[in-house]
Amino acid sequence: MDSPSPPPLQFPVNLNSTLPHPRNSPPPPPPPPPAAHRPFFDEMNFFPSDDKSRVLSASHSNLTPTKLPFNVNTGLNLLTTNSCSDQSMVDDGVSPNPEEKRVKNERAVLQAELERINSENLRLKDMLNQVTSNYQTLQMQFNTLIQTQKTEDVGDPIEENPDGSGGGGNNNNNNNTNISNKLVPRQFMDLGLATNTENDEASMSSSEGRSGERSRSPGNTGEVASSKRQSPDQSSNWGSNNNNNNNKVPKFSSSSGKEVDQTEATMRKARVSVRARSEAPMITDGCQWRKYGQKMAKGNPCPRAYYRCTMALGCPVRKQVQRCAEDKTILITTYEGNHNHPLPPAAMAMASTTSSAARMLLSGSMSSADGLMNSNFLARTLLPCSSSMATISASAPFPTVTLDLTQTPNPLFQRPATGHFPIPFAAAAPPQTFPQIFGHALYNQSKFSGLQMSKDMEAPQPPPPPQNPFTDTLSAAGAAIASDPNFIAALATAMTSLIGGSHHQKENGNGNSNVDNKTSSNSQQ
DNA sequence: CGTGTTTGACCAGCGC
DNA sequence: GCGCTGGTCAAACACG
Repeated sequence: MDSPSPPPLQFPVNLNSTLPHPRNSPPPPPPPPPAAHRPFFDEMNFFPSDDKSRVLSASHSNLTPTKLPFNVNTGLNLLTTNSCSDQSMVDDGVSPNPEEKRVKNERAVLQAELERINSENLRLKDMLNQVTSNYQTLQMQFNTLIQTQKTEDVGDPIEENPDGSGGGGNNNNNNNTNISNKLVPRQFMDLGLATNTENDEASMSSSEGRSGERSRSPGNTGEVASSKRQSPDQSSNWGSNNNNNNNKVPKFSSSSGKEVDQTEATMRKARVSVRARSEAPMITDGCQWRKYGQKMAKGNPCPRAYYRCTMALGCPVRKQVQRCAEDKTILITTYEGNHNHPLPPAAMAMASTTSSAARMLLSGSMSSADGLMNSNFLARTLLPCSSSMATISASAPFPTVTLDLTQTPNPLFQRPATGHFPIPFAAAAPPQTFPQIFGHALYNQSKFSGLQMSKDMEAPQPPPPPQNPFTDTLSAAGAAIASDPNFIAALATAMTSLIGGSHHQKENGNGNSNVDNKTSSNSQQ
């Protein structure tokens, strides 16, 4: 059953930049970043918060370095303005009036300061240019790689499928029911565009907003039902990534006219799983969760807890928390859905990370008519590495990205089960790489706490991936790359908080609201 | 008393 | 059609 897992395709993601410029880009988030949690940003946060948006937009549009320094100069201009009368200082070298002399001294000081700032400004400009050129280089490489993959994948759609049994249905179509050994490809293809999640939220909030309302009507079942079908193995994906997958993909018959609907439903189902070592019942993610269920999952002695976000009424985000069967110190938290409300800074990092990952998954899949290709694209874009910290689950009925934070210290835990493609945040890779993978989502993300999905209907957002061809995804990814510093920052923060959180959660009470504490205290078992 | 958790029951999809 | 499983509901319960 278990098809031999394909060689891990890995996303080299390096949180420790190897670029010439060690400094990371300024943090993105609208709200002032909690410096305490973001050591990464502090270093290079030269720009005021509102400048960041400019940085972002600049990066979206071919990142013109010249625009950035502009902001820096603003300050200088102010100084310059002040020293407009400097000439007078030069004019007469001596002033009989002590007061005047003092003023001149001050001016001299200011001028010196001005020069210093100017030079720094130049230095920053240089840095920016260098970063920009690096970015462009990477983007070119990325595009080249993509094109290469594209050609390859088109010719070899199901190459990932070891047993080839499913080869027949090489597209999304047909693969649905028979997916036992089919891998990633299929999964991706059925995914909808992340950016559209709006639909989900709308539907979910209406149907699930209040528990009482949960409709059992067919209409709703469509949505819910689609999520329901998880093969037993899937539990492994959620909980203990164990293995094998006989994945049964929920009915994604793309061949029918319902394709779109199902796609939407699937979109919602994109999941991001975070594995982290923690003795606490839950990892700190800054959100408020309410536990609505707990079950024993097959293949794992540890119960799986179900939580839904309670930070806003009708927020469709849910998460499952379960300890890894093989190593109970590992806590596996799987997120699903996108928040429909602003998030507190504390929640931003994780939310951004997960939603970005999910949306990247979705957008990647959607952007191409041939999901298989996309899957391969995603999988293969990852360069082979040794350690896997993130995986794209091919086995799960729903596309799942797994961020494995347990391997930071020592990579020993489960290699992604069959069907998982490891996405290592290899230290050797440039930081841009990760964003390339997950960046697409970022594009919209900045608009709302990083999680808010765009209301497509109301706001015609730039990248409507759903309809975009593959190339659009690429360009979107490119754009994302430009803005990726945010993503990196968010990711780094998330990881930092996670890693740190695993050690401190007990004291922190998860850093969440009391709800979390309560939840944690009771949720397990 | 309000809020959140627990837990048994229910539902739906899939395999046999 | 039955059984299994994942996911969710909702009444009962616990807690502050």
